[in-house]
Amino acid sequence: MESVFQALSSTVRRKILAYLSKTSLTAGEIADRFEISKPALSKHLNVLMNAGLIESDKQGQYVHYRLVKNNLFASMNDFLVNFCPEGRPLKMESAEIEAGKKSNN
Amino acid sequence: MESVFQALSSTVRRKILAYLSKTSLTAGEIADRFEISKPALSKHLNVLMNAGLIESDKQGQYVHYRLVKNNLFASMNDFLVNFCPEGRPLKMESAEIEAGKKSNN
DNA sequence: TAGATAATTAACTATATAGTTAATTAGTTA
DNA sequence: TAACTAATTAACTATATAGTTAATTATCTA
Repeated sequence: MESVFQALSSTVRRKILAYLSKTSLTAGEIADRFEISKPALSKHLNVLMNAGLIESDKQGQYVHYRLVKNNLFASMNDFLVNFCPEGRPLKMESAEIEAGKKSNN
Repeated sequence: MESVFQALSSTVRRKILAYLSKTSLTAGEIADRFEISKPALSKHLNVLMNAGLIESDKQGQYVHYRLVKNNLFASMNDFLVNFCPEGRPLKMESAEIEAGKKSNN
């Protein structure tokens, strides 16, 4: 939980997540979308990995990163549910999504 | 948005929000629940204020703090909605809560 | 009004974070 | 195998963050 919110507290990292929301990207493709250096990006990716918000697989010399949506949703809802009873419906919603049984309406 | 996630990235501040989820508390009552000094707590409260997650009113020499639930929910959902289409139902749910029209089931 | 209490502000310290450039590791290809 | 490319690690710097104690401001009460 700590690592998730820590990860989300950076604008750069939230942008990375946004880019990955549509498709997976290589480290280099992500870096191209920012002004900062590749090593700096690499560290941001590492923070997101440690938080479990993204995952990677190496294909040849490229490392592909993709969003772990379920973890993002689960973390947010676990958090919200602690703060008010009204949070419960959100948790149920999240559970449905997590189970992959939800249509897109 | 930046200030909200920055605020949420601290365990102490998330605990403060949790304490305030049930009732409003004075600065001193909050400080009593932590090991850190009152000035340190005061700064955490200030961070939460700047993020719009809590609000205060002064009654005599006491300052009462309370959670702004709607802002917490709205921020989280605004964020989630950007990451996946499945987020939309959460947003709708949140809007209902915000409008204060939702029963507690 | 003098003293006590609640809270914040000021000044400071230690550590964590985010960035840099240079070096390294691993994989590809001429 | 030599050179190139992708990515990460290493070493370092500057700034932000979280804490401390001491001082200040505001309010209450004997």
